[in-house]
Amino acid sequence: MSRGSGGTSSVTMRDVAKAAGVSIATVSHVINDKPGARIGDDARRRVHDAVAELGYRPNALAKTLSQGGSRFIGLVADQIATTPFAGQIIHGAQDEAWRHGYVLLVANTDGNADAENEAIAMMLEHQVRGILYSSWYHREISVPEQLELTDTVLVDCFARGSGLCAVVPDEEQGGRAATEKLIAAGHQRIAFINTTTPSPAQTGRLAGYRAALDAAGIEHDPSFVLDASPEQEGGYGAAGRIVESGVTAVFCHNDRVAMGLYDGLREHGLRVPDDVAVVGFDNQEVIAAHLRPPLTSVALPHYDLGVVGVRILLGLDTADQAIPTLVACPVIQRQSV
Amino acid sequence: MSRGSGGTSSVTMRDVAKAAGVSIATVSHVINDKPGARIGDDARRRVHDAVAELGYRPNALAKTLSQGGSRFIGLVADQIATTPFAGQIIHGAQDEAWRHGYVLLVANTDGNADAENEAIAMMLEHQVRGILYSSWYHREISVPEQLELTDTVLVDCFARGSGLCAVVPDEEQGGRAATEKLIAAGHQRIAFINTTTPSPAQTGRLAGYRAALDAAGIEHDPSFVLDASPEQEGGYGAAGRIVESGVTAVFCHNDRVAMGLYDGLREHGLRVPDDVAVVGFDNQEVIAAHLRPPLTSVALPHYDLGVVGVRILLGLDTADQAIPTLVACPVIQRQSV
DNA sequence: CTGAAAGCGCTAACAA
DNA sequence: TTGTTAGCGCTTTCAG
Repeated sequence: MSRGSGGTSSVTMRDVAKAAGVSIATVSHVINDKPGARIGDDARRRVHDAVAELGYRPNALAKTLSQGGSRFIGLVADQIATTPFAGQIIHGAQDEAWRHGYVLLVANTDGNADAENEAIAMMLEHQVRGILYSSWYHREISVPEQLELTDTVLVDCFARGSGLCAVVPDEEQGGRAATEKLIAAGHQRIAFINTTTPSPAQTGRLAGYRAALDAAGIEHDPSFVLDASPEQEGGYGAAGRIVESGVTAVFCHNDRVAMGLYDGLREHGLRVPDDVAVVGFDNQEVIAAHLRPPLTSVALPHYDLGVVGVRILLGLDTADQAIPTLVACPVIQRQSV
Repeated sequence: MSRGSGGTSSVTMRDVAKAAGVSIATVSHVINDKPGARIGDDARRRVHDAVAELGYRPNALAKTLSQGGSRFIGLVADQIATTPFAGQIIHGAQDEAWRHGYVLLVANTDGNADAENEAIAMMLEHQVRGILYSSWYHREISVPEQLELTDTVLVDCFARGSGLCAVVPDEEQGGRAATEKLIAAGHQRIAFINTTTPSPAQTGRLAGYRAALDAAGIEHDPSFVLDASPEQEGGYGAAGRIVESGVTAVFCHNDRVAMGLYDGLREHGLRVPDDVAVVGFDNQEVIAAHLRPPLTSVALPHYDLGVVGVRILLGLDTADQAIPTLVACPVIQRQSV
């Protein structure tokens, strides 16, 4: 701790007014640089001096109370601890909110409905301008009722028919970009290890894979599309089938699968990227950047999801309530292709 | 968005009072269950009914204004995006804050001094009860001046002579626990791959390693302590030296090093844990849980750092200002030992 | 048991 | 150009 004034910064506008020998209204005017009010240079200077001397700091809460609308934006997240993903959403949301004079109120709910309701209630009581409701992975959710009580935008999740705007990653474009990267490197026999978990990622990335193949005039070989659990184990287990299939490149549903695949491939005596090129998805730094060779991967735009979420909430960007707003997933090039 | 009342929830205490046919003070009393005030059962019920019917929601900001101290705790973080670590600090801080009726105001500064000052200023203006100043990895920092203006506790960092309380992981205990785990498994020839980066982790974990050896009466072999860059590459590069040293177990400075070591060991034809046992540090889920075999690792208690930080800030726990409060690092057992 | 009134720190007309 | 005044929504004495 420290000298801690403990909260209320004690020195108020009235103190400043007194010290500067002006009225409290004048202080308000010069502090906020009110356009309408013309203040004498002299008074203005005295106020500034007093502010500096007293260490005056406006009370944002009081300001909010008298002005009406608050400067808070609530962000409720189901998971902020497990992965860096949610952290990036917070980061993006916070940066953008800040840029517009807003402050983030964060709540973690662990996916627990009670915590969620409590969190939303608390935000409502703090008069948030609106709420960003986020998930740490892209999926369809059902919206807590309370959310209807304020402006809400869904981040990295969506709820059909809820009438709420949603911002999600463009899985299809990402899958397509990954595949195109492989095609551009000269590959024609390209496998896709998809996840066994039903999700927008599952269908979207597959669609993107197919679209890229179509666009390049490459025939689909259904045996090139495998399913595996979306983890290291899945990728490792798929290695045998990959080798048999005779492909020269594989697009993995995510980086963890790619990591497992690396291991499996190595055991089969194959080298990346010489024998088989690999592209991952998620761009999990800790994995992708440090595998040998470093893994080319498609990044999920979590930071941007946060940014766009705030922009939509604030009405800075317009969004369709019927269909989620898509944010592009960029390819991060490393050495596995 | 939605039906969005857009912020001010419009229905106020006065409305409730009117609807219930009582005075505004009475409403306040029943809503807050004020002990001193005895309210007639009848009036009480009418108020509750009115609240329910009107969907009244107290305005936390107004309450704060009139009561004095606010219910905010500020958390300024240098990085919330890069790793899950900061996310866990936020999570722990949020849970504990919540438990005591506080709400977290989060700001990310990217280590940028301007952003930092702006963040702190904003928090001060919001009358935060205090500020948690956190780093995403354990280190000594210099404290921004502004922090002196309020109660502050340092989380996962410290500043000697600042007079501020700090909460950090107990690196030494962690290093010791890791080594003991290896000793308990019957190992005597135990290497430690330390980082080349000066830090509390570097000295603390080494001290713990030595302490464990001492306690077990195992002689130190200086050649068993290696240095490597704290990443996969470092661990991979150290494999050769490990093999030559003839140790049967190695404690790695972190999980990434262990991951690299796994690869190097495999290339030398050695298997984990049969030929050499490995323990990591950091317990980075995405790595540790999914290597083959899964890696036993020491966890950094980020969640608890957040919790304890809040407790100290709120005066629930007492802490020494001179020396950082240590939080234990638990061993997470998997299959690499 | 309940209500009237003052005040938290600030803003915003409206006077002067 | 500046000061007065009335709130913002709520808590809190202090009367009735």
